[in-house]
Amino acid sequence: MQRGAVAADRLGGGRTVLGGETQGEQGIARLGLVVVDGHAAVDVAQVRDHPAARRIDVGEQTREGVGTDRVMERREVRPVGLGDGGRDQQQGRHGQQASKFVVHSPSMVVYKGKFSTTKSGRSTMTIRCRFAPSPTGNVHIGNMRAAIYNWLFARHHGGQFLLRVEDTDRERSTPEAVQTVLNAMDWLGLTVDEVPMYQSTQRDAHLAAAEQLLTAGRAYKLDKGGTGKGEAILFRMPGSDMTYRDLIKGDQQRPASSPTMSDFVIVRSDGNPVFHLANIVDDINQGITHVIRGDDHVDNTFRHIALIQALGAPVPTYAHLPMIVNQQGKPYSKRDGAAFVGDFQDQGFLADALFNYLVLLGWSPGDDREVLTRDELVTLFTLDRVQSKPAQFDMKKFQWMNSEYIQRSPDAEWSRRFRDAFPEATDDAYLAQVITLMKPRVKVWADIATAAYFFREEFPVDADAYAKRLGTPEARAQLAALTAQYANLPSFDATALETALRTTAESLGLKPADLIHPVRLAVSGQPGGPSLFHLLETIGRNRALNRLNKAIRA
RNA sequence: GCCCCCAUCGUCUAGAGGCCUAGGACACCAGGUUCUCAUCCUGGUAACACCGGUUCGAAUCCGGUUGGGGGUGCCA
Repeated sequence: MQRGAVAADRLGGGRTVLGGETQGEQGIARLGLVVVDGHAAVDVAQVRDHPAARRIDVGEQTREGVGTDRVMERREVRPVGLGDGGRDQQQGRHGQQASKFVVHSPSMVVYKGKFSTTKSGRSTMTIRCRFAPSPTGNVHIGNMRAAIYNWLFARHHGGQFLLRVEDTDRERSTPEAVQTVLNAMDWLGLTVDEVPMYQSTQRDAHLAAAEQLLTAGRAYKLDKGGTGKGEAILFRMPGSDMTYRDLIKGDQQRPASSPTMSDFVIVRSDGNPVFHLANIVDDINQGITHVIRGDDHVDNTFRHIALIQALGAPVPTYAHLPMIVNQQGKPYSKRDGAAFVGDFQDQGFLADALFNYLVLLGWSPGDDREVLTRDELVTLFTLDRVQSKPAQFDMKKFQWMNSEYIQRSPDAEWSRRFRDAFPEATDDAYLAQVITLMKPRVKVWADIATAAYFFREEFPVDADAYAKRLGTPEARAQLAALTAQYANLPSFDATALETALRTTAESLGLKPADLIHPVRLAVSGQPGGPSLFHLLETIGRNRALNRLNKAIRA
């Protein structure tokens, strides 16, 4: 038995990942297994993405020991392609040494597995992901979710997250449109690890790749469709069946006869490179190891892999995300509501809330947690838990998520928001009291505006409610009786205010509520709001009496 | 048309053959707390698309049906 570093991570649901590097004569191997409630079970899906043991593939597998109370699984596991993206690491190429591991979990369950080792000691592959938006002036939430998943994946694995601006459409790719992308990423805290690449600067590289393919006989010139526009350059597909493993959608395959496997244009007759060519050349040059993008690219992936192979470059790993849809199951668009990152920003939603919600739209940590910090998301995020079906954007749930983040905002943020809304708020102690009263009533920051009566004599008045509670001479007379009591209170505090109101109500033959509502309207103009007596105490005797007297005279 | 993918409460999801009488969250409904609104607490309605097969046992595996979605450009 060999020894090596072992890391344990709790996955939730009673599962723990044990993973680690194991050093043997042949080099370093990685393994991983999952212990469920003390029972060992190799869990390829969970382990594949685990930093301690990625890219593990299943060989033969057996299941045994289905007992009445215990389930034990034993599978043979073969790590594939450690350190090189998996492309050129074929079994048998490096020394493969079968070894056995015996792991003693608390209940003495034994796992035995075979694994091969890589020859090189340099077995850590640095993961490099990218977000490659085409700047159109808006950033759709579906695209942003893809960016978020890329970012999380990179951060989870300690890799790099890059930005590539696919700005070859000169019409739409204005500086402003590019800035919109940058702003959206900045707002959401999607930090990048290298200076952004602008695709328009890579034209020479794209065309050079086309030349290389032409020279190698993998591309040819043709006036496709006999348009008379001249000759375009077409890529010659391999003519054999293709398969690839998608980290989200699983194994994908196309027979050579499939329509997606036919030759396609890579350079237009006007000399401009087509998306497919530009995209993969840039991916190669940026050293992208993992491509995480929308699932409208699944079919393109076969073309991209063929192109990359024809250029002799390593093929990245792919993961395709389903799209975000509306209530009709159609792609979520502007007409379905806020669809662009800027919309959410403009409407005062919190970036962290949108980030959290978007992550949860099609992914879950596997347990019941939903409100998660950035750090927790980085730790928990794995692609194998990403749903492979479209998800509907639920504004109600997002609003709930946003309110959760508002309630958790630090005191300083609350103060800042109030000061922005009310420059009159200069007294820190007073502001703190107001915030205490208003906090549970703020669902979106804009709700702060309803607290105007704490700071100004000019505040919105609900005319209907006012007329209902203070529209009659009797009501104003009753209010006057109470006001007289309030004017003489030794201490203008909540307890005294409440006692005085209740005794006054009793002496007038009224229920407390019959006085409470008119007072509230008189001092705040609103039918609802914080505890009335605390509200009165906070605004103080002078302001309270002034407003009450004004209401009485009206 | 052809190629491909998907299918659990209204919505987001948990679920990897027995822990499922299917769990959580949002939404909704009903109670409670309360001076109103909000918060908060308690409870409730609500789903394995359908039909077959495999198995002692299926939400889970297989096949088919239906339904949805994506792709099918000298767009990206």
